Amino acid sequence: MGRGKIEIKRIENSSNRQVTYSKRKNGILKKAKEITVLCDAQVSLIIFAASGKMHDYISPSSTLIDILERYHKTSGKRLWDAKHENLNNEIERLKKENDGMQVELRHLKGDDINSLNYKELMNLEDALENGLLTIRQKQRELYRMVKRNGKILEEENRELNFILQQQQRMEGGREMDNDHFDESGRDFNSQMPFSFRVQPMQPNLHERI
Amino acid sequence: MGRGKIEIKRIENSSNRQVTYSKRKNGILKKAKEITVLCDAQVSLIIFAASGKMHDYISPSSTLIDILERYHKTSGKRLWDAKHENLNNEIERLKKENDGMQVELRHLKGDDINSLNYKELMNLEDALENGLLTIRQKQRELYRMVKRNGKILEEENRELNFILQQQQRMEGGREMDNDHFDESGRDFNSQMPFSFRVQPMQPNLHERI
DNA sequence: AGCTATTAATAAAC
DNA sequence: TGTTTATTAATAGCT
Repeated sequence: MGRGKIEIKRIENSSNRQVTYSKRKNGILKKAKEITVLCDAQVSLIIFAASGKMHDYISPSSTLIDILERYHKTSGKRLWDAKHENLNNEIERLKKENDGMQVELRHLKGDDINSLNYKELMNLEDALENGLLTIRQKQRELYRMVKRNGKILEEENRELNFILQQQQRMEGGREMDNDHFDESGRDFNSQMPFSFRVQPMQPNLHERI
Repeated sequence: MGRGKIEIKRIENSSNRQVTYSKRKNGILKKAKEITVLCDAQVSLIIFAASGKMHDYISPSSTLIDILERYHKTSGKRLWDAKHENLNNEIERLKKENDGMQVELRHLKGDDINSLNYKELMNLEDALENGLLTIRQKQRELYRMVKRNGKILEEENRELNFILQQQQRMEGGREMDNDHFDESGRDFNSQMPFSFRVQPMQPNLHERI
């Protein structure tokens, strides 16, 4: 029904396909409305374009849920039962996983260990010792970082004091403009050994102390 | 599109209505199939006649459940009942609980502790030390039980040897019947101090060693 | 159920 | 995306 007959097979030309989709989608929606009115029918029509866009029509005398309920009763086909079962299975799985971890956690904290045999106790001990080792190592590492940070701050302080002294000395002698001040700062840096220069603080270190 | 134009309003003549329903229903189903093939669309079409008879078409590349799922996501409209939602909430809750415990477990085992601050590391250390203490205490307890069990077995052995010796001595003198043997056993028990009598072994102890 | 006059839908072109 | 138009497809009323 157009300028030419077309075969019912996928339209290869993408833009033609899109145009045809749009027209026919409107056509079907119209037909669905018409049969609803003309014949007291109840229609649920959901169309997804390949693009993902959705269009739907549900007869106004009803709701999609009602129609699906009737569909369920009439066809006997399971709709949400299957989904339902899946959800229940998922819950069971998660609960088991939960219980297992809970037991493991309690064991690691020394609770509920009466039922464990000697070998299991030894394994637990090993795990705990390992954890302790790693954590104490991390603590030492953090401590070193804190200490280093302290040193850096100390040096920074010393430098700032030095600059301040110089500035005060100069201000005592004559009025100073910004250019002179900046140069004196540069001079200071170039005179100091590298390790004494102001270093950027360890980023984010403050969050972890 | 027929011998005469018709208004789009309920067809009052019942048999006409039924005929029209049948014809248009076929028409819509055909259109649904066509748009599916022509345009890569996904269609779910469910039609109920006033009589209750149902007809449906679902694009073969999909299932009704899939389409409803997409409908749910796209439109945001709730299809699943409250129960369904409760299940989903339960799953979310369990997943969160799971994740939390998983993190805690990993921390206790010394994994993924880079993000922890000093206080958290100290707490972890305390927990691990506590666990270790409790577990080592339990190990000592078990060891003591094993040792005590050994002692009991030793004593049991001694008693049995004693009985055996008595029996052999009697057999060396004369033929003996069961009554005499039983009496001699009782005699032995009544002569021994209470703590030396055969005690039942620690129940289930063997399973825990 | 078929038939067919007629209307409705739509493919191609703009 | 919207309109137009030639053509095909759907179908209302009849048998």
